[in-house]
Amino acid sequence: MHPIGWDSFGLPAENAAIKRGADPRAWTYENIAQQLASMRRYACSFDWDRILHTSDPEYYRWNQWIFNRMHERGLAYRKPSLVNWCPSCQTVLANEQVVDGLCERCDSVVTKKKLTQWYFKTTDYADRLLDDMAQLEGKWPGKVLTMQRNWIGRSNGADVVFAIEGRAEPVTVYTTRPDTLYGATFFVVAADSDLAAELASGADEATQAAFADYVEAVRRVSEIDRLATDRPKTGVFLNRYAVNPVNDEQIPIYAADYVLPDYGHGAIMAVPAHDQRDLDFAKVFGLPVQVVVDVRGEDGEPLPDPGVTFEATAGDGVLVNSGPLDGLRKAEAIARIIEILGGKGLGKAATNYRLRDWLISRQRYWGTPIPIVYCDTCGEVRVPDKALPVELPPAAGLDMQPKGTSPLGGASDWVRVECPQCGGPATRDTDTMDTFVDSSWYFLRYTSIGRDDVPFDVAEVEKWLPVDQYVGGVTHAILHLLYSRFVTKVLFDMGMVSFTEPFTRLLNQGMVIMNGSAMSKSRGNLVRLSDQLVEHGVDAVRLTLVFAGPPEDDIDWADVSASGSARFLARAWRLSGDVTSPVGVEVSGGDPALRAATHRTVHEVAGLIESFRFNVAVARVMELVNAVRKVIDNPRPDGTGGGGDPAVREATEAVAIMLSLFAPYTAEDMWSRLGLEPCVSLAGWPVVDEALLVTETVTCVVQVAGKVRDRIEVPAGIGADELRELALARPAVQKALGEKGIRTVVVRQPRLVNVVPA
RNA sequence: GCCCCCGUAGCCCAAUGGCAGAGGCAGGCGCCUUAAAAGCGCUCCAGUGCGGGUUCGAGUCCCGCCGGGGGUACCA
Repeated sequence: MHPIGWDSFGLPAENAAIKRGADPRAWTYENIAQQLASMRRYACSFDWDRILHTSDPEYYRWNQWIFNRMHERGLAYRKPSLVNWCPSCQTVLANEQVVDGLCERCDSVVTKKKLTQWYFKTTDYADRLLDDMAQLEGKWPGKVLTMQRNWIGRSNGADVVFAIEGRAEPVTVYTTRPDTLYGATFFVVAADSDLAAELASGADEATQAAFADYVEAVRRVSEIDRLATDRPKTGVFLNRYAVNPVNDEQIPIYAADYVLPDYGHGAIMAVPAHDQRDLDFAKVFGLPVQVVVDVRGEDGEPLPDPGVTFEATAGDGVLVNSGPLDGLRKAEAIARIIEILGGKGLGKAATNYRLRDWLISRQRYWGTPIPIVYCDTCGEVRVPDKALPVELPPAAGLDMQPKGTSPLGGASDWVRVECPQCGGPATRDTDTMDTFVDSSWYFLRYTSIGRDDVPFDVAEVEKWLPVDQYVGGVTHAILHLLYSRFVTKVLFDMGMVSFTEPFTRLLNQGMVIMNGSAMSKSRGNLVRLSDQLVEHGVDAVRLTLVFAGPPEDDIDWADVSASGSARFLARAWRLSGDVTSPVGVEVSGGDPALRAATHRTVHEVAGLIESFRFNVAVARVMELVNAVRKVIDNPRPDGTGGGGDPAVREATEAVAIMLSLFAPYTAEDMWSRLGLEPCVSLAGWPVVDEALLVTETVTCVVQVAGKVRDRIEVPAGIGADELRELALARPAVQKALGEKGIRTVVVRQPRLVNVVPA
């Protein structure tokens, strides 16, 4: 199955439509029609009966259906949170869509906004998303696996409970280094957390004012600046104290922006001696540095005091100044302190993740409506499955300009509905779903195009999936691939699919670039493939793309030659006109060398194609074409060779079949000129005669001290002893050895002998 | 800063630890042609980024550099 579809909802389509004053729907489908025509020109062999567009109501109703299932399971929920906001797109973004502090789509600087939004609970699946990657090891690019692992960012440590002076409730912090608890000299809460605000409100007026100023300053810092690690540490003392649970020491509480509100508990114990960030902060505020781990350098000498050097010692070592932990190494100390704290109810082992829940609401028009209505009496109510799809209202009459709230809010007739539960007045959710929801399960839908009773036929999915070979750009290393893996696992838990990973093997294909950089309209370095097509033909362009290099590499169009490809195709094509033997001629009498070359090539090319080494496969076919040409042009007196040699027909037919994968038009024409029918694409792969793969004699290289001194033609099945004797008897070997004796002789029959002199 | 990948001929790229070159592009010479193009034939071109190590033998494995690309970076 080789289906094709359009992930046709989303911002690019909507923004382009707004720019042109067009209806996003009309604009999108016109573009799809153009792209489809273009794909057909390129002779893409998709299964044109399995097409889908994610912006079709027949498709997106099932997004809503999946949303409902998530909602039933508590995997879709709303919460107020500080979210990523793109001021240009005027919508929220998922964490994954913020790249270096910039909007993934438009490169605007992302800001923060407190909003109540819909989330999918990806964090519930963090462990499985991480651990199931074992199935993908060796089948996905290691790079992608590493990126996903880092993104999920699991860390092991402990929760530790600190009492707060003047506050009834203690505060829990997460740390990966509970062993350094005795070295905690201050306490930091995230400046933009509720906890910080509360702690500040209990302080004196001057502190409150200072805190308010600081929070305001933090808000103004853009996401880009906040991410700069070399930024000096800032913060404000809250004039409050926490109590270290192991020694009852009072430590001052600061609010700072280097602690994040939504990781761990939004508060930390600061151990400046053994954490560089804490040390940087301590330096700015003149806070004490207490060494509790004796960390040694490579030379075994103790590393210098961090309090002096301001270089934190973060490594392993023996605990000191730490009461019951003294003398233990890091790992032992961690286990021991967790035990001690656990006994007092003041701490326990804990795991944390960098991964956040998936924010799926978007304040935009061109997407899947969220199937929820809000009722004054019933609250948040799911639109029943039988009432799906909740179709998008027509764009006509709506204000499509991004303004921070969904354009759907303007469709008053659409917004006002009856509550599905009580029949009372209710309003629809006016946000639409992130388009990554659309693409997170589309591969399942391909098995069941046209079904209007289920999102997909479970039996068909069982038959076809998981996807054997997925191909996509590395740009989706985290986004699409993580979301698809998540949704697949949810569907697995629902009993709808029997596998936990959607894509068995993954290939990251490269891009076509020009003169070293990505092509772009603004740079004006666009290679117009349509022009190339007119100039050299579809087959030549296709062949150029596969021959240029390994598929995962970028292709610099400046480095390759479509005219060279065209020339090769013409050379191959001419062979078919030079074959004079009839269809079905008995090949056994043909030129044996050419026959061997043909079968060897067919055999090798098959393996190369299966391992995606198309560039090498093409080179092998070129080689064979050259060999056939030689035989055709050199008829021999004994009647072999020339266009009438049956081996020439056999080879040329094989060339046509092999080329049909890359250059279908040329191959079909060759096939027809060879008198064959109906067409090469139905011909099937040539059967390899194993007997022709074995060669009778091979060239054995004879080395003396690793240097090639001679070559011998030997039978392929020659024995080691016989070959050794043969090699040692060679005059060239004797000459190279001279007076020296022989230390040892390495024999790798039948191809190599290496004589090692004494 | 940390992690990963890659450095082979003028260029793109091949080479289960075993003859560094399969294929192509570009260049040169020749044949064909009235001429040119196309085609055909021949040919030039590197010792594999640098320095060590392992091995009978290293482009390939290991260590350290240099260069290029990518990922990631206050996640406690």
